[in-house]
Amino acid sequence: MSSTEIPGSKFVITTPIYYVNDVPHVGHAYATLNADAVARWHRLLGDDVFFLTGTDEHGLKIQRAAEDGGLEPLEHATRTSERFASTWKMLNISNDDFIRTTEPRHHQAVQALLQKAYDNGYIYADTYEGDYCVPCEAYYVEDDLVDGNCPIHKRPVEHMVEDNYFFKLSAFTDQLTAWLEGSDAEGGDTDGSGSGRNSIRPTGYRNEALGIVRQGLDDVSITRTSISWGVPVPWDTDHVFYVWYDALINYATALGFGADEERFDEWWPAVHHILGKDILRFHGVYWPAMLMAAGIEPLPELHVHGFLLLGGEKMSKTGGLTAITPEELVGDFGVDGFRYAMLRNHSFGPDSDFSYEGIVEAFNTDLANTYGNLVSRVATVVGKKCGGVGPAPAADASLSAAAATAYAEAATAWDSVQPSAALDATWRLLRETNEYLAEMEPWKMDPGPEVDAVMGNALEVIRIASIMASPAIPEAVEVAWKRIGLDGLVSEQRLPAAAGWGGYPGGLDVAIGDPMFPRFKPSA
RNA sequence: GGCGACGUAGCUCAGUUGGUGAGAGCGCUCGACUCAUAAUCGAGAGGUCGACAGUUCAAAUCUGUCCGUCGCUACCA
Repeated sequence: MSSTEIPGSKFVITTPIYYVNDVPHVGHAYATLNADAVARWHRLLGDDVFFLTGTDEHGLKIQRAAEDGGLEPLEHATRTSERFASTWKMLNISNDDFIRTTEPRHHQAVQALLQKAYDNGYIYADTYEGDYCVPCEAYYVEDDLVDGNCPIHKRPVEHMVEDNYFFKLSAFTDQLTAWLEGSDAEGGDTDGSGSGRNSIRPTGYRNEALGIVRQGLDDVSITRTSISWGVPVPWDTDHVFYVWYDALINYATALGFGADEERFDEWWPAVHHILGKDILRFHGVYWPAMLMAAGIEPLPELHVHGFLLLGGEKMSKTGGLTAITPEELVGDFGVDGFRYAMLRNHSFGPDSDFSYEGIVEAFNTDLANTYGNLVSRVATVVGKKCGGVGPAPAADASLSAAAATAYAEAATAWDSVQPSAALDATWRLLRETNEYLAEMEPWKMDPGPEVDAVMGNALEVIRIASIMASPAIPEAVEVAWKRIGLDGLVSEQRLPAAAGWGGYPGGLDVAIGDPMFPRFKPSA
């Protein structure tokens, strides 16, 4: 997002809607956690946030999977959809809505949006004939086939002839190029004056989308007659929309498209999509073109992340993606431990290595040793030297400058959807505080103003850093908040004011509690 | 095949528009401290920034070639 966001403004963030063909795994969790953390940060800024996630439930794959299991498609979809919903609940995901593409509101919105595109002349009827792979739900040309089989599934394709409706994607080449080139990157909206919304970030992915457009866009088939498990085409009910073109529209559905235009118009300009690089083509090319065809502006901002790798390979290829579940990791590290490790260990954008050891390291180093231990040692010293009452920070503390720097860096990072960088800045502040304590050695001082100033400063950092860390570890920071005697909730704090030095009032009871994050020792 | 990404200390990674002696965390060695969750703090060892060539007063940072790894190529984050 650009720096044009002003406090109190609308902010919409979405995850992809997950296909119910697959059960929730760490890859889904990764995308959803990033969106959640960004949503939480914007709530702290006082923005009016709408955070959307959900499930994608149509298509032949689902229809057949349901049949195989002896279920109705909706029943099958509901079961998996509920697993996603419960996984997000377990991970403390703060979504404001959970959309299912099988809901009436979505069917309505899909029909309304594509009817507009149809009315605008961007959808036409034609016949499609070709070799179709059912699991892929895609046609293949002969060159793509391997020994007559689908190159992905290694199984025979089925020859099919279909009357399809086509979307005139080719008509949007210039507009898409303009959108992609006109955004951000070098020399875009650098002054924050307003007009500049970015198209796709990080910019490498923007270039990739540009490359797709430059390679030439063919019109795409967007309907099927061979199946019934989908959204009916309003002007020709023998057809249903192909699952992707129905799925993308969920983002519009949830904001009231076709049902509550006032609400839609109010929220739509603030949309930010989180997505993985594998679906860049759909979000960075097809979706914007569909919006153009329906006359919807402006286009959303896209934030594209890479893959979690296992031993250098995509987790879904190694089988590692489903071998280790979010439930297991939460069992070992707690909700916040898992959340923190996922956000801290993987910079948003590039592919990055996922490992259990990496989670252990993030948990022990950052949560147990740096943050948790700081809270413990400060509480103990306040107990011994300040009678258990937390003093106010000193006005001229050296730490105040460090806190201001850390906040500025973290704010910038959160604003550009870089949770790992934001947490890095936050933890640097905590480490500086540990250094500060080692230097001041308050435990050697006699009770008095000097000790009070040192401990007040340390408490103040705990207060500020807890707010800054809250998008990642929302439960733990509330514990720390209460322990240092503060009222209310971290989530009720409003930035940037709450990050200002001097917010810890002093005179509060500081409690010595159990370690917040007991060091994790891998069981033998 | 086409398009793209990546290759920086043992490990995982940062390194805006090319410019002070190349960084962080972890791990390792040594030391300090003992308020704290065997934690914390300090010092140190360790890299010809994949290779080669080029542009430049100056390149990890730009260009080209090559090597290696990986991804996408109509639908698994």
